[in-house]
Amino acid sequence: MESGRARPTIKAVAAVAGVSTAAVSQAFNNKGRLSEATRRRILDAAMDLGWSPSAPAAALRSARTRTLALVVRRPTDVLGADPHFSELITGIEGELAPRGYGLLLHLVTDVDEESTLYERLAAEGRVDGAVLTDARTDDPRPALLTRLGLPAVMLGAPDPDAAVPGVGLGHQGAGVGEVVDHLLGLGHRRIAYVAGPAELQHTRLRRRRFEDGLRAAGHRPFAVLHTDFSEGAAIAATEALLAAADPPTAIVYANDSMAVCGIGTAQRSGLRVPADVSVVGYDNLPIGRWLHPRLTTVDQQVQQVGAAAARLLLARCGEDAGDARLDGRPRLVARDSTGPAPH
Amino acid sequence: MESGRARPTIKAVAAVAGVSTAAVSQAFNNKGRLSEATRRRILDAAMDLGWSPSAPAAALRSARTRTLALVVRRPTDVLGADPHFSELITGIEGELAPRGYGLLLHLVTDVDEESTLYERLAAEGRVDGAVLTDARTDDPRPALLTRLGLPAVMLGAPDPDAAVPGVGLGHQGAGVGEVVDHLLGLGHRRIAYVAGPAELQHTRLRRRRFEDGLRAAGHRPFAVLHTDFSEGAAIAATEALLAAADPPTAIVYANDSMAVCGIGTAQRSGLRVPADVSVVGYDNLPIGRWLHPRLTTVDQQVQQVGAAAARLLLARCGEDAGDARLDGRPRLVARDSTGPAPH
DNA sequence: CCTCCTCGGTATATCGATTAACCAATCCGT
DNA sequence: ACGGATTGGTTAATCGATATACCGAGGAGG
Repeated sequence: MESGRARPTIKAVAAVAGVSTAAVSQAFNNKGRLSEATRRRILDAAMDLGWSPSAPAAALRSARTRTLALVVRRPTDVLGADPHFSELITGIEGELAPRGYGLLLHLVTDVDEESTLYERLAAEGRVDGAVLTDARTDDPRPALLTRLGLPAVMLGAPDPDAAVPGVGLGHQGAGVGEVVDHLLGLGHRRIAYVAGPAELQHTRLRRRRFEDGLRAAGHRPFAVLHTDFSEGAAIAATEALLAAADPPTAIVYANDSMAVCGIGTAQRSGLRVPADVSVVGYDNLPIGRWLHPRLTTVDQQVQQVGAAAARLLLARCGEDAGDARLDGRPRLVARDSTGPAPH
Repeated sequence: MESGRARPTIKAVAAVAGVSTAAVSQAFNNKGRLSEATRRRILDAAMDLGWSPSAPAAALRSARTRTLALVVRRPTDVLGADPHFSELITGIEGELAPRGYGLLLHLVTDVDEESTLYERLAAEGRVDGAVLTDARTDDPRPALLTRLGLPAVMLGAPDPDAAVPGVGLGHQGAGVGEVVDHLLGLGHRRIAYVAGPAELQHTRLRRRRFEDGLRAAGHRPFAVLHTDFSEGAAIAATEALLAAADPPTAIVYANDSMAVCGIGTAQRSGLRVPADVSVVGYDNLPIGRWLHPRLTTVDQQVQQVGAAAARLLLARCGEDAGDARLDGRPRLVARDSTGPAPH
């Protein structure tokens, strides 16, 4: 009951190619000095045998696993980061795959669990680096990761003197400026903002952009409400806003999921979107395109951010990863959930 | 510029505990025979030093990586599997984490890429097993994986004589029966089904359930349309159905994303949901709860399926993984997008 | 013609655990 | 009190690659 022949080792390849195992290793790692002819011969032999270097063996000897970690905090019942998730991974994987790197994914529920997880990953030498998501204010993770000697990048505003470089969201909230202009241009003056949890960094950034944008045009926010990204909070915030004596004509939400809740809530209370109230989201989830009305939102190009983060992290792991720069910035996607202000 | 002391090895722990390295290994793997006292002493020493066994070293020697692979096919621009994704991973991770297993995630675009990826993962010895998603008709992967000697489980109908056991969807489509009964009970008689791509296994299963359910009650499907899960196809199918001389009063979609498209399409053409046409989805995506109208759908409990798949795979990897049985079955979640048939 | 360098490789120690084989005490039944 | 288990460990080989040090053969330079 042999389940196929045992996997070939580097020795078999060396034998077939008529060289030493060291030569085989060098051929695969582009190190040492080999003539082009023998390099070819070795590669062909390996191909014939279907051999690839054993990842554990290589990792043990070279102390490099060619694996990166992505830890996602997934608090129960939250409308937040989840959908990014898939796009983010797409962006990251797009950079890892061609270089033969793997992505080790972990889910945790809170920040303590996340920390002990990093400690274990580092102690076990399972990964070469980590992508940190959801930058918080006073985030403990950069210090932890540097203590552990694990290269990392943070998805969030690059903080010049942070222990860990940030990626992509330096212009975070930039799209919110466009949103404000868009709404002002449509004649809206009473504009409310439904924000996320205060401890998330992007919450602060977007909120400030919102307030600054209005102020620059000589207006003031109708209101700014914080939520925990839960369905209930989104609905409650929307109801509170709409119940005001002189309710807002436009509501901007910190993400698309809450915006969808908001549209549903408005519609259920008999209002038309956008005739009575305009709604704007943030994230550009695919679903926004299929809704009625189609959701106006901000595309923050998570996929590119993920790719840039991966490139930066690879570079920090000593890989030659091209340009770590991020191309693209958040941009308004105007669709049907926004329209001229009533009256 | 020392970035902390080098990581401790098993030798250091052995020295501190005053035993041999073999004893340390045994203490961590619950093998061999050690007195409870020394076991404690070793564990304490390890804790003090912050030591965990090096994953690469352990993997090399024991030929077990304690890592499983999940490969997700992510065709561009598809409304399909994506959202499962996050829930599926949650379910899998919930079983892996407590056992110290990791999940290696890869994204591919087509089935060939997926195959060569498995070959590389096997050749490199990077994983102990794999979770296969999206069972297809005449799926080449079970044969491939067995040839590679890589344990695997398939998310899909358990096929008794398949090379790879299936998980969770033996009752796949079971929820569709409930859907049909629900709609019939509401007085609908002209019921259409918008299916997924024919090459996916669950498409066939659900379609059959749909047709059988109607037939059992003495009715016939209004129509069954196949799509490729794209937005365009979902919209086109919906428009075609609604343009019929005597259009259906209810449309059942193979997933929630298409159902949302369908609702949007119907609403844009001036129809009310559910007053003029009822809509049913499949998946129970969170978003369905926030929409207006709230989406009637089928909860197939992807998370439990993921967990069961993980348990089964762990068992096939020689782990003691408890019961691989799946608790829970797909169930109808009746909400507001379905209502009494018009007239 | 001798020396020195470069080219193209090879021999071997090593990464850090696991595991099979082995062994010294202690225990137990008769 | 003695032979055979049992307990509680140890010794040493090994997993499969990588990397450092080394080495022989030509070629160049003087």
